[in-house]
Formats: sequence, structure tokens, C-alpha cells
Amino acid sequence: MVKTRTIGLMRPYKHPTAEQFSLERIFHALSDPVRLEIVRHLSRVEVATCGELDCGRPKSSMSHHFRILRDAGLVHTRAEGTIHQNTLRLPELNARFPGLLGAILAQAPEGEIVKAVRKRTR
Amino acid sequence: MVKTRTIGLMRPYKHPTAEQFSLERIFHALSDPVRLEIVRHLSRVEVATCGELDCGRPKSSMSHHFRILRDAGLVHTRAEGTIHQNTLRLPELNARFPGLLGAILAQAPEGEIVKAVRKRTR
DNA sequence: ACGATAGTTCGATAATAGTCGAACTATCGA
DNA sequence: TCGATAGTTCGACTATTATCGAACTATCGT
Repeated sequence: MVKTRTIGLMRPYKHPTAEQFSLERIFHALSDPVRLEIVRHLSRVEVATCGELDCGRPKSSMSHHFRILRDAGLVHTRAEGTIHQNTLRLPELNARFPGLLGAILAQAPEGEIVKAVRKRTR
Repeated sequence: MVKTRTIGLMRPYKHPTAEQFSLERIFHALSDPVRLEIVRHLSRVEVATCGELDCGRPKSSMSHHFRILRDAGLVHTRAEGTIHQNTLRLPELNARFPGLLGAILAQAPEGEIVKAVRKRTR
């Protein structure tokens, strides 16, 4: 029996529309260190496959984290052959929550302390 | 036996300094609906006691949420008599994460849908 | 058709977090 | 000093979430 050779992307990857974004879900997505690192990384490289961002974890764990980022509307995933390209959904996020992504990404890249504020120390 | 009548505030309420803020902890604090509502409320009224923001929950639950908001650096609590006044730590938060609070508070106050973005819906 | 590659799904387990009653502490007012 | 009020702390229970191996699906190259 000939199996009708589906072409094109076939795991549809439901992404929410910008209207469906919820701050609560976004914050939850960003409250995990692995996922925050993914978002920071994506902001630097524009586009990346899941495998490139593995954070030393097995694929199943990463798949889980990417799904949560997708469900929150933070990341868009496009299947290209066997590879899945991930991007930040910057335009929609900036339109819906202006300043939010900027605030995250303005953060010191790698645990560096921002010295702008020196209010009550000493 | 005379118990030496402590005066002043005596539960010290450790608040983190701005340098100790962590985006991860802040996001976790904001990922709970009760706490997000507290922050939104505080942004409108400037200052409020724990009791005023009870969200229909018992005091022990609210105390728990306030502690997480305090630990994240989002809220400052000052004891005045038997009452505890809570405020958003706007100056420090804005200095450390410019735009973050703004992004949150720009959100429609009560579940109202922001219509600014109408990209791909029909 | 056969690997090889990229990623998902499933299921179990462990860790973390929210909920709430009950007991406790601190402060104020009479 | 005796409530009354405001909030915290403790402990138990529940619910949600992270982690990861194993099995699965899809696509590409040969």
C-alpha cells in the first residue's frame, strides 16, 4: 500500500496570534533559566535550530522548553526539511507589549552586573 | 517579669538591593495571576496594605505572595503600626530594567484586549 | 529502500510551587 | 491588661512543572 507521501510542513506548530498573547504565560515562559537563555541567544543570532541551543540538555527537554516558548508567543518555529528554525517574534511582541523584549535584552548578556544603579549601597 | 517592650519595626523585611535583582526571579514572581494583579493594582493606587489586596484569598496565601514579590524586588513593604504598606519599587526597577514595568502596566487594565495589533487576522 | 539526522511524544519520577487552616507575633486603643 | 486588628509562620496537602530515556515521525541523501 502506497503511503501518500505528505510534503510540506506537516507538524503544524500552532502559534498563538498576537491577540492571544498573555502576559502571565509569557512571564511563566521566561521564569525558567533554560528558556531565558534561549531567548537571549535568539536575540543575538536571529535564527537558530533547536539543536544549536541545547544548553547541555537532552533533546526531549529542549523540545519541551521550545513548546512553552511557542505557546507563549515568544518564539516562532518553522520546519525546513528535518531542521526547525526558531526566531523571536519581535514585531508582534513589541506591538503588543512595547518595551518588554527591550527590557529583557538590555540585560547584561552574561550575568554581568549593571552598574547604572548605585542607590543605597554604601 | 517585664518583657522589654521592643519598639519600632521588628520584622525586618529583607528587601534585595537593585544589584541583587534577577530577571528570572522577577519573571517567576509575575507568572502568577494573583501576583500580577497585585502589581497592576499597586501601579494604580501607589500604596496599599496587604488586606486591601486580598483577591478573595486568606491572609496566609496573600502573605506568601507578598513575600515572593518582595524577594524579587518588585514590592517594598514598610510596617507602620499593625499595618504594612506596600509600594512598587519603580525607581529601582526602571533603572535596572528600563521599560519592563512600563510594558507590564501598559497592558489593558482588566483583561481588555489591546487592539493595536491587527496583523494577520483577516 | 536504507540509514542518518532533527525533533516530537509518551510516561515515569522528582522537584517546585500554590492553598489554606491553625497557631503565633506585634501593635494599637480603650 | 484585655481584646481586636494586621500580618507572618508552620505544616500538610495538592497541583503544576522540569527532567530524561525510550519509542516514534518526518525528511534528506545516496
